[in-house]
Amino acid sequence: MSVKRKAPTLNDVARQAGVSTATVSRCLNFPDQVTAKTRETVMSAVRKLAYSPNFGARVMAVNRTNTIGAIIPTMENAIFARGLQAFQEELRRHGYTLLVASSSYRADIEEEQIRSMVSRGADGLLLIGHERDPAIYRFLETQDVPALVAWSHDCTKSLPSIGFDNRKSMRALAEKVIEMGHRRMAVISAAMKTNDRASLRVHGIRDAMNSAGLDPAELPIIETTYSIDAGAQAFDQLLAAPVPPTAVICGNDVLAVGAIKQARALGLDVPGDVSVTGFDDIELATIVEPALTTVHVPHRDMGTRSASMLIGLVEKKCIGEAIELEADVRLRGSLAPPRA
Amino acid sequence: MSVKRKAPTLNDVARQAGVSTATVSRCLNFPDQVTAKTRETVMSAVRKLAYSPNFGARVMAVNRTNTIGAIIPTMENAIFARGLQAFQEELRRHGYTLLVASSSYRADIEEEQIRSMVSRGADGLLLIGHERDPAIYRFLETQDVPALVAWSHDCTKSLPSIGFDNRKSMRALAEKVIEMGHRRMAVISAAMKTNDRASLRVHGIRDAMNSAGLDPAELPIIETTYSIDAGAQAFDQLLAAPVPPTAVICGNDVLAVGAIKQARALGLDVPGDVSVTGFDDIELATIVEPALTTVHVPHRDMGTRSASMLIGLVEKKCIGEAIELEADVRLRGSLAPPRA
DNA sequence: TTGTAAGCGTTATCAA
DNA sequence: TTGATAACGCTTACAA
Repeated sequence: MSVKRKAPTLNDVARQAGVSTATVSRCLNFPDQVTAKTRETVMSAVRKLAYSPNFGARVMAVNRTNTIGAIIPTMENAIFARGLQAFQEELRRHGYTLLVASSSYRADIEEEQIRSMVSRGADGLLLIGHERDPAIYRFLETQDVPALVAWSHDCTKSLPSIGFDNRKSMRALAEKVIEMGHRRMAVISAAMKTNDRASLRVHGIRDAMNSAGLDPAELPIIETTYSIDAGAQAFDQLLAAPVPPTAVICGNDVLAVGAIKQARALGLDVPGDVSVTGFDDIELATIVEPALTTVHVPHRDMGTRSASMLIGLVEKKCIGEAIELEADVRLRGSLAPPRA
Repeated sequence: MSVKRKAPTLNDVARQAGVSTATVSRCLNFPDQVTAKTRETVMSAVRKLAYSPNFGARVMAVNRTNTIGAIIPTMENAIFARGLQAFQEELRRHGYTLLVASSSYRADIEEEQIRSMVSRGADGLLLIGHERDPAIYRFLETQDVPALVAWSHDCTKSLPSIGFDNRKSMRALAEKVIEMGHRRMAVISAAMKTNDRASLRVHGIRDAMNSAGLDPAELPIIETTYSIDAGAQAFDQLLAAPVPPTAVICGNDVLAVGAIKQARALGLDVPGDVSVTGFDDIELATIVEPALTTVHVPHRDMGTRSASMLIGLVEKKCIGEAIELEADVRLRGSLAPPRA
């Protein structure tokens, strides 16, 4: 029987206060356009009725929500947490509210969520990575909702973005690995079809191999989901090869931690028996033993600057550009030269 | 200067398709109330214009959003991540969308976000912990927006809730610690004033001390923020005491990991020189060396059941009750008897 | 099956 | 300073 008791409206407040709805509205939005006396009457009516404005109605009237939507692939691990936190803080400073949705790395869910956010009147959108159906970009275009891509820098794409060059950074890391003397490497990556960060990182590894005279075709790659367990399982599989790798390069820290965990379970010493590297430099990286050699991503900086830029786009105060941040290699205990 | 190009409306679609807005609306919401032919015309117009319904307008018309809001204290660490993921999955299964906001453990921000979510038409709200200004509960009451409290069970509160008894669980853990022979314990907790989970957990420790004939007044407690660094710092401080504790009980796993990290830095052996315990049993707990003795919280179960119950409340298909889940102690390497 | 038109709760323009 | 009133874009009786 769903007896939805109606919440008080502007009208109720107006009646209660003996003024017009216009006055109440002004009182709420531009308090100084109203006499102190009326203001008091109105405010006490507001309190008495516990009035709360209807967002939908306001949006319809002003066509502006002061809301930014962010759609991230996952909340389950910390990959995006710190950056998002900084993003939110900066938005708040500018009077914007952040709404977050997570797509579980699924393109269909992400698309649904993009539409949902737009439909809900998000003034702008933060998206992760460039890879998605072009139709969705056209959609955003038509809806005139600016979107900013983060966590990835790619100057060939037209969308404004702020991130680092996944390929270049991973290449730098792979070069270190090779420099140390490793020749038999293997990779644990996220699915590369749908995740441009993942595929760019693998490309970076191949780049490094090429310029070191190694054959990228011989690089074993396991694609899996981003989870510690998945990383552990993949590691197990790689090490079971007839000629196991001396270094396992992981697509991110979560996978790398899984790899280290599994190494421990197999009684292997890291980095004595096998080196392991990650990507992201999340908190986990320095907690695990040995600490992870990884690529440090400027999470907070990226979050803060994404917020400023997106706000600029929303308020048409700046044009979208592709900004590249530096992501540098952090050498830690998990990487060492292979045993002679 | 801010030339906000208008997004296409139902009207535009109707005109494009040569039908009335009512028909378009029906076509979108009840496709089978419309001839196949009209449906096609309309749909192609929809596609052509890249039409996306205006959520605010729809909400105003039907007074229902199929949206659930969740306000969590933090996204920075994994405490709520897994539970929230399960929560979201269950909501999706029932056709609801989840919107998340994070309050950074600040009551004022949380209140702002509650109002914002309500204002945006959230059909129901998921909140963490019972402790907040009673006014906000009255507000939710007036607005007729059901709220469910999770991560905490307290049958003295009237609000529907689904969680575990923080006090009882922590008491069980503290009893284990005492059983092992520890007499000099210390606590690292989150701020207890504003966080009922934190204060209940400390109460649990005191309960255990009382029934073991120890004086709770002698228990050193450091209150700090939930972060690894904060945990490390607090640990440092505790161990600097003239008579340092043999066991440090932490309010959650994140603090405990910080403690272990700092122990390592101080050259102390865990659990040889000092035992450390956590609470939550997040992934981190089994990654750190030694693995954390902690209280296992049924994250996913809690998330899933919260979703069902909240949907039930929203659809007035069930009444709110306070459900208690079990959170049990997991003994791992970080806890051992004190040195003789 | 389709169209007409009222109403949802705001804001903003214009008069008073 | 205040009050009428017309939008805003959608759903849904009710009529055709």
